[in-house]
Amino acid sequence: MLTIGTLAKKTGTKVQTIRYYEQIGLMPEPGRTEGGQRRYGDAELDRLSFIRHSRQLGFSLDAIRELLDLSDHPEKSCDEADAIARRQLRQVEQRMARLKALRTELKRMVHECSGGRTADCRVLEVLRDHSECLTEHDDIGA
Amino acid sequence: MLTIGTLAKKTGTKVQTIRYYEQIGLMPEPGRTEGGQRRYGDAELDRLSFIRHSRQLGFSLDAIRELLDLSDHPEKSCDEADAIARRQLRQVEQRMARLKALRTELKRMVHECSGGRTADCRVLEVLRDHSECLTEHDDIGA
DNA sequence: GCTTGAATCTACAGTAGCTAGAGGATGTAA
DNA sequence: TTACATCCTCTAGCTACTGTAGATTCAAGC
Repeated sequence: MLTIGTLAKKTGTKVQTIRYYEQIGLMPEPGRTEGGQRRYGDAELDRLSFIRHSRQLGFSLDAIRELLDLSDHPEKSCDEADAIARRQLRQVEQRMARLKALRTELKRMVHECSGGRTADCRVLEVLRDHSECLTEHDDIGA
Repeated sequence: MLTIGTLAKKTGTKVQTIRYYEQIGLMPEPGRTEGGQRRYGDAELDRLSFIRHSRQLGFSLDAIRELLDLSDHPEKSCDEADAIARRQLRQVEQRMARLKALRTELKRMVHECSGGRTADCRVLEVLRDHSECLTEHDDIGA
């Protein structure tokens, strides 16, 4: 039986985060000691590892909820899990493309900085001037 | 004189967002009509454009605050603005490297999916198994 | 001058995914 | 038994917005 702290260490999660996952129903309510402290078993360790690994791959908590549900029903078709993963892959690729454009513009800004007074600063000038900008108007999203 | 709605359209910002920027002190309190509606001039248009462009490049509101401050003092040295931009560039590069690793793993997951039952699903299996994972334990950050 | 309808106002709540702190109870080793 | 790390609940805070409710204002058309 693991305390919440041990579980936290084993999975690289903060204690608060585990309680948060319980609160939103992503982790089940565990057993308790007489004094009311949580005690976890291997099933919970596996589940939390799954969650954390998925988070590291950028899946949203909602997506993880779906994946966990699929994982709980081995007789279901694999298609859904595959679709979720593909969606995630598309998102990652979109973000990469976006970051690439940002990097280009940032590099341009930085390399052209003369090192003088801010009055002549290329960094600020580029930020002021939208016209030679590659990025679109909407969807700032991280 | 521009209404808040016109300013919003011109800069690709939501009206609420402009009011939010005012609330946190990023935009100045504008003049008002007798009835209490906000009216903006060109200075505000420029400032908001600067903010939005910076946001599109991924700068945090705090960083933008610094940049605006520098921009307001043309006699200051350019070094600081350059440092902020370089910091941002580093962040973008880190994120890209991270996304690249994620993409690799996601691709592996997706390509190996057999299309059968979830019991044999590679996607779920990979998420369950942390051992062959490239990503580190901490810093999930977007 | 009057009406209509779009735009604006304030204030507050909600989003994701946690994180931090207060103030008190519990568990365990010496 | 005592010390002290860890645990408990509850609440508030973070970033950067977004959405809603209900009331008011503005500008155009008649």
